[in-house]
Amino acid sequence: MKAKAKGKKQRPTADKEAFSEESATRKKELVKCLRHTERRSGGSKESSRIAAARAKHPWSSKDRLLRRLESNERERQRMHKLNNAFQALREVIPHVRAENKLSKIETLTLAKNYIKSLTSIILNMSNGHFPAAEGLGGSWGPKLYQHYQQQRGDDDHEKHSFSKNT
DNA sequence: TAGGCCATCTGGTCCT
DNA sequence: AGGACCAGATGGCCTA
Repeated sequence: MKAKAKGKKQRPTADKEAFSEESATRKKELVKCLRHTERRSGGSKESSRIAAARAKHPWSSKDRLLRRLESNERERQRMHKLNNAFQALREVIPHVRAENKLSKIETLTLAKNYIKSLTSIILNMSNGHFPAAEGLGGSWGPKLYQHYQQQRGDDDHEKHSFSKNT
């Protein structure tokens, strides 16, 4: 695998500092995506599908465009949140290449292995009795689940306070 | 230059 | 009805 140096595609994001520049860039993006749409709707099968979609939502082209842009923005935000979650995961799983960013697939694979390792360590320490590993039954299960939920709650709180601060 | 990884756009589907 | 989620397509950047 390779390390991703900086300078990746710097697409406009929800970054507030670059807001004025952003709208100009957005227009370029729009032109680009309209071309993209034209390309996509080139095939007859594709155009009939799009025609059906438009019949379902009979908005004016201006309205449609506006909704599309809003939808794109939401999708971008959603993907940013997903990427933040990946970053948070990278930070908690131990790995050797500290200076190089792990790819998403590497992150997921390492996380899975890490969880398995921790589980087996706990199993060893508890003489093979780890009810939670067999489901949420037994005495450990509810406690672990409670702890996990607590962690989730903390994460949510952090996330919200973060979005407020930014 | 090929291939991997990624961000973004887009339309469909599901959920609230 | 509208937003969230998803998967496919596309194109840019980077490394071997």
